[in-house]
Amino acid sequence: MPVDKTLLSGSTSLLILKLLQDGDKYGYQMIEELRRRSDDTFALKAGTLYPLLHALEQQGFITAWEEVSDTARPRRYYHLTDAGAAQLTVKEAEWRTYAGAMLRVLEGGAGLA
Amino acid sequence: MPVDKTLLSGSTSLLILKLLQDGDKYGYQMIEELRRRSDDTFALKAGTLYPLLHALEQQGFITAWEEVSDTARPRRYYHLTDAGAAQLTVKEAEWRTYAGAMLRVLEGGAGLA
DNA sequence: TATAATATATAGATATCCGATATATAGGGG
DNA sequence: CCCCTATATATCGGATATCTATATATTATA
Repeated sequence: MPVDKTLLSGSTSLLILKLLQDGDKYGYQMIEELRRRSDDTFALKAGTLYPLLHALEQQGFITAWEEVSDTARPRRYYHLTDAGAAQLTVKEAEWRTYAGAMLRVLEGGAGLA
Repeated sequence: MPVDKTLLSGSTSLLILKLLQDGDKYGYQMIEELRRRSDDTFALKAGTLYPLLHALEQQGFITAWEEVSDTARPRRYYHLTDAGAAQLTVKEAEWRTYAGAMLRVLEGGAGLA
């Protein structure tokens, strides 16, 4: 089941970069895979994803290439750049820091010095 | 060190409710305690906290009482209501669902069926 | 032939948080 | 004595991120 969407704020780009670590993917595919991998917790909307992909491309974290086919409408595949991989490392560490601090507040009572 | 502030989006009210679970607190105190408990990861700003406290009060999740003192300026203490405690349970479960899904995406590779 | 699924795109609305600013008091340093 | 910092609360405007709605186009299904 999906959670409060605002929880995803800031971590969406991390999720996208992470997906691309496993290989080139196109937008629609990312939405599907994200939903599958997260057991329907992440239901990323197209209106969120595509602008985000354009932004990541402009920042140099991903590059795009077009796949033309006779049987389907063209797909824009995205590829993780070296800069994107570096950004992924940073963002992932940042998220783990955040989640760790969150858990400390949730678990830890008042007095831990 | 603080993390990307957008990561906190949506979880701030959870943090506040959680702090009040340990007893009544006033705004400034929450900022300090949150910073301490999270090892400076959460640096909640006054401009974020006070409007949020008013909203939580309006929603019936917390109530406020004034502490008048001769030696210091008055403090507004906040108290967690039963509805607030229930909301805390919901929000905490929601966050754990989110974090769990996030970890599955980060850890789990592509093929997990 | 109509409907759903695939596939990408953009504009407008909404939510959340921060920065700046304001007010007020107490205490320490110059 | 005055200024600066810390304590303490408050509000407004702006930035950012996401969603909703809408648009377009193709393929598969009913």
